[in-house]
Amino acid sequence: MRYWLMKSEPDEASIDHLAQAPQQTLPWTGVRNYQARNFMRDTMKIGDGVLFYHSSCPAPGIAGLAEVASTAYPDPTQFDPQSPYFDPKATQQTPRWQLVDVVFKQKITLIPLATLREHPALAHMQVLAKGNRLSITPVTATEWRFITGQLVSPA
DNA sequence: GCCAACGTTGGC
DNA sequence: GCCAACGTTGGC
Repeated sequence: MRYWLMKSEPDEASIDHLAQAPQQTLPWTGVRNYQARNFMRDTMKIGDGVLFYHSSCPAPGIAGLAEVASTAYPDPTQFDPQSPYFDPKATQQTPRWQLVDVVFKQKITLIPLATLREHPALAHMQVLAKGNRLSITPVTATEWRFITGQLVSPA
């Protein structure tokens, strides 16, 4: 059982979109970074905890809780010429990009990025590291317990 | 819109 | 394999 922080631009896929999706589940499309892909492909397991983070928006921060809901499978958008995530170098036989499904657990009162930075217990969170741009980062069990125990309140 | 930081590409 | 140039991320 591991824990993750997954960034999403709320314009594209917010915690509300996830809550309203069929089965409250969405495929995590569009990851085009090898490190993030490898986390999904090699390390994620069904049931892993997910901090759902809103990025590139007026109020960045953790907006909800979710769970990994599938093992990895090829991201269909890589094959779709109409998709912004189309990858001409990917083929059905040799896909490049993988994704997992994510299922909604809970919407919470936004924990702003600035609040995360305030807490010494979270000083080493990978997502807070200077220059971090990874859209999927591991969260330690200690960080998870601190956040869900001390910072989470229902929306 | 700015810009720091990072990942990827491609020439050599 | 090196590394400069370029594109992207993401907070502010």
